[in-house]
Amino acid sequence: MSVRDMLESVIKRVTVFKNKDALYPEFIPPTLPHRGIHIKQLAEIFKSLITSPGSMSLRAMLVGGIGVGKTVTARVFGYEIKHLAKEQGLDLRYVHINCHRDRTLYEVISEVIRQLGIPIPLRGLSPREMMIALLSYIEKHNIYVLITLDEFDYFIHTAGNDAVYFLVRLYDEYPDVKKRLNFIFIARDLTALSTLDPTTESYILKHLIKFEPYRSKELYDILIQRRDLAFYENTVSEDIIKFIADSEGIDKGGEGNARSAIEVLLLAGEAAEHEGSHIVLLEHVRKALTVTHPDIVKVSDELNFLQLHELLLVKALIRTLRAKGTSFVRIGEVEEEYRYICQLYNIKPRKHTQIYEYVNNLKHMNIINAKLSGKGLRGRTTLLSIVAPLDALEKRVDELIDKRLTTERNTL
DNA sequence: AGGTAGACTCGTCTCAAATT
DNA sequence: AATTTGAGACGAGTCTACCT
Repeated sequence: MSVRDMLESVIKRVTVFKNKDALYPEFIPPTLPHRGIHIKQLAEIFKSLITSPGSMSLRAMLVGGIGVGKTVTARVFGYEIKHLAKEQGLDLRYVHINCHRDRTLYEVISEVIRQLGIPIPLRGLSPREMMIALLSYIEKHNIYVLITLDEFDYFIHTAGNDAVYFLVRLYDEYPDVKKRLNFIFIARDLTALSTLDPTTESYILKHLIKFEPYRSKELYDILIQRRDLAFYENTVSEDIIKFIADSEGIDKGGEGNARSAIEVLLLAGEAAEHEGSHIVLLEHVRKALTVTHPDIVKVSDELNFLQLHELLLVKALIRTLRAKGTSFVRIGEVEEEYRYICQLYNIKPRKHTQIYEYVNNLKHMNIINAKLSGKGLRGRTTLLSIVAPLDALEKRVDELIDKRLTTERNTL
């Protein structure tokens, strides 16, 4: 293949992406599925910012794990309230600071000033002096500011108690001045706060909003939204989205992390593109999952400890999954395939009860996923799936089956 | 450890009666 | 005539008790 050919093949390659940006972590979606209450709570806390601006300095604390929508909620809220204020003739600015990057008091304040575009020299002033300059500037120009301190834990750690105290109790010294700075703090958990002195802590915790990990149903809605934004129509089916949502949802054993769910969708799309496929297939998702969740690789280790019949069952599951091309297959189908495979190997198949035991075992070892059928299926059944890439897994399973069979013959 | 039988449970499916 | 509703059929795991 000539260089030219290679270039062409890359350029002309079919793409499934309409707008990849919608899958990057920085992307701010137009709406926030399942975060409505949090926005409402924020609105409740900050409403006097609009109704009686300057009467008090408002603060809220957002707490939750990774990828549960804290940052994006703050951003969207900031954007909206800024525009709402504007309609009221109020100059309210929103500033988002990532304390992971700016983790000292000096860095935070200068970043605030920079983002506001205020002409204050950033060098040669102490944080305190900068703050005073900032306050007098916004007083002069009648500006209000909502500052989000994202990853506040870092700030607490490196900047320490005094810095937090300074920020939080800023207005204590000047009770009569208009309160123009308002804060949203974002942290993963509240442990970092315990290093603060109790009064400062209670000051911050006045308004606490908790973010719970996403359930798979919620992730589904989020992923559908992103899919519609990022992919061409009919390139990613609902089944695919469901599969990702189920493997990441907190209620299905995942982490409830939307960020990684979206990343899986991105990587799956890239895998499809890489293979020149015009649609995203389950196999692409499985590949993506192994990249984002290296612990899946661990699964292949655990295979070593399985008994022969469990291996055969895994193989049966792999084959039915592949034959069906769906994310889940019914236990009955797998059992049938299992019996067929046993026949091939000339082994006596185990009966139903035992199969059921195996399935439970495999489930507990996290080698396969199992869930009870809900709506849409006649009767009650257990649906089985595998997260790991099928091809690689089957190869491994085959090896192990052969090994078991030979050792068994030798012992006989 | 593996198997059998049978009762149990749940949720969909079907179809017809009831309702609008 | 069209839609809604609900009882019972039915499918398919699940559980239990007991056997080999």
